[in-house]
Amino acid sequence: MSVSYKRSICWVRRDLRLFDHTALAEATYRSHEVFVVFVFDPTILDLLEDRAHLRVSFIHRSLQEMDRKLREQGSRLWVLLGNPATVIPQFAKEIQAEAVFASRDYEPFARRRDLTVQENLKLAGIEFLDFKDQITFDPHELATAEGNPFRVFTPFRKAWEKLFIADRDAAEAVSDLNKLARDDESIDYPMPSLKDLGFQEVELWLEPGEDAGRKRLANFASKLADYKAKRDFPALDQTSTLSVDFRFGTVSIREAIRLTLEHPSEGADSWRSELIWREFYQHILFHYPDVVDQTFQPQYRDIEYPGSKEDFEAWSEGRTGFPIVDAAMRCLNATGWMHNRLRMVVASFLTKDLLVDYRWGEAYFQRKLLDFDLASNNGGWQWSASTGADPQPYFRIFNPISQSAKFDSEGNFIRRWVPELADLEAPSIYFPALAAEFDLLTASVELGKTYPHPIVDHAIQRDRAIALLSKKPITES
DNA sequence: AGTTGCTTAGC
DNA sequence: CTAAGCAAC
Repeated sequence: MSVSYKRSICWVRRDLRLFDHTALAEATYRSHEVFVVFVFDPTILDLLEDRAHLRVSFIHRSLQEMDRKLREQGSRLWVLLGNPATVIPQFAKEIQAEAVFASRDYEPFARRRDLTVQENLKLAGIEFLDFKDQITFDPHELATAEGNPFRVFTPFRKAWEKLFIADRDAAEAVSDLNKLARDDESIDYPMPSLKDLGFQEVELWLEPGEDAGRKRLANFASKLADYKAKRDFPALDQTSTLSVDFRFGTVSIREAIRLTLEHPSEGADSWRSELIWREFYQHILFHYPDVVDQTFQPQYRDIEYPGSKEDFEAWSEGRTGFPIVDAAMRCLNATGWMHNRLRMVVASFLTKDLLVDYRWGEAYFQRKLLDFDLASNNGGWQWSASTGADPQPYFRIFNPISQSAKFDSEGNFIRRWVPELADLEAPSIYFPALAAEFDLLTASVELGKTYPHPIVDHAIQRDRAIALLSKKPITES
């Protein structure tokens, strides 16, 4: 029988939902009264340059929904402003809470923050309990036969599946909503507006909040069977777009895993494998937090990337002269989202064609992506740069033109985001620089005027990339 | 989660 | 001459 607390706090962070929430379920079972609390941390907010920030808007609107749903239960959400290391213990003392419940976070910054919060709570005799919520297995639950962390994806996935079949570890966490604290005017912390926080409301291309997220999941169920066959074609819009919900916890990862079991198919297996990639990178980040600043593979740590600021800017603004790259970057800039196939294409282009340090691209995605997640973003970029855990081999370089032909054969995705090329037919639209003069003329494309000349020669840059990355001996202590 | 260039089979 | 197969990057 677990300890019972009179009052406790469920501190939500990147788990912005009420359904299937492990920490909330645990809190309501082990306490008589639970206060659901969120903290806006100015030290994080101040780092964000863009005051019309997608993720801040998403969080804020998701919190408003949580507050509304909690009020339907006679409770509310308490939103604090300040350094969690100070305001969580302060609030806990104010309401005389005996414990703080939270979902475990695996990012280095979050781990340090939670340790400090835990220490400060301890000084006041308050417990801090964190629970596995955002991944299926915690980093210590999966290890190689030698007891080391997995560094290669396929053995990781096999171990994950084996343990999953043994444990069926995706049960729904049910909360006892009767235990939610009554809305009490004497403990008033009004929800700050976006303006109070120094931000503007932003139009989001997808609806924030738990209800919208679970609707996305339900809609995706009908696409699951075809996922394997269709996922790679950006113009088809057949991916789940649930990365956003896993980032903010508006959908439970367990609910997603359960969906793949309820609708078994090759597509379901393929999508679950993508979810396991996500967990793989969470584990990598936990076990090797240095990947935040440096390459996972030690032989690439002192590489000097010759790429220029000018080329990086052309890439980021979508004017490289390679239509699939430009379409993808303009889509990112306009919506805060990019199809996974295109994330690989543009990352390969930046690191292998432009020979720019992958960290520049990683930082750019961090700024722009609505679904930005440190573990997945770093993992994806290091995969593309060939510097990561189980990376793309350095000699396996995407050709942006053949990627267009394979995955956007009609050119429809390009047409959607690079309207100045809309009248070009495939295959000319893959690479106008090599299109027949007549085709360009009839499509009113003037290279260097209406659409840029290619900023590099792929064949030459490919050789340079292989030369740059093959020099180093592959030795490890 | 690829691309390239060379070899060879088939017409 | 083209397509398919294969090794190397």
